[in-house]
Amino acid sequence: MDAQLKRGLLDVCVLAAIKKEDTYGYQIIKDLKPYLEMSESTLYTIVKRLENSGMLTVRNIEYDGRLRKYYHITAEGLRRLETFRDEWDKIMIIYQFIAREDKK
Amino acid sequence: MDAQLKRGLLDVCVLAAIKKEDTYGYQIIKDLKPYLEMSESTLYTIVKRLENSGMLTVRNIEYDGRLRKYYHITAEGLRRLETFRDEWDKIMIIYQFIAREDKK
DNA sequence: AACAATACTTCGTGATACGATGTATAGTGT
DNA sequence: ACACTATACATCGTATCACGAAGTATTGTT
Repeated sequence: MDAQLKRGLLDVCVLAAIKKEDTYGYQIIKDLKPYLEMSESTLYTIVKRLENSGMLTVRNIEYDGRLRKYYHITAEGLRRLETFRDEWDKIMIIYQFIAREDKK
Repeated sequence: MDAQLKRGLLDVCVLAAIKKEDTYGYQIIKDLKPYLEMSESTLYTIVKRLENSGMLTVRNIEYDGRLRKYYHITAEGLRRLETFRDEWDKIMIIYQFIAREDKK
């Protein structure tokens, strides 16, 4: 998929993935795979950014000898998802403009 | 509008703007204004990039003492627009995922 | 005479996705 | 026993990119 087009979706995809239930990095990547693929380095930079901006909180959990960082969406994060939905109307209008068939 | 979300649309918006008829930079910005705003520096970097990748061709025209660079979309540019349309299905599926209401 | 509009250009910067690489453990195959 | 794959997170460097700022030059307006 087009790299630029992905950009605006990555953050919100991660938020949407943790919205249903608290989950961890590796799992998020697998859950999102059917929709869009992202590398580990990308995912971890994103969650770090989302944490810094208060969209999610992190909890360290020891699972089977391995560390897991469980992410939990905040009220701020939920608002971010709502904003995204609201903005989608504008996106669709732009899409209509791009995809229109001009009858000359 | 969200900066990241814009990114994937800018290139194709410019292509869509010149698709109907050959036009020039300043005019493109005005035509796109109802859909999305972009600065001149942004527009000119984009057309330069589109030119380098063979999506459009440029023609210098002297108009009323002022220089105008008219842009013309190429077959490659038209294909780019088709690809974008094709990719939109994937985008919509991702949107559905993000905007879905999870009934727990 | 000053300012806004038209029209294009160049420079520097900050944001960002991602490949490459690394650490560490558990499980599977041969 | 050894190799490999999967799980899980971390860090570094790089390339791409949008955009503000500032500049050049002409025409039209106040």
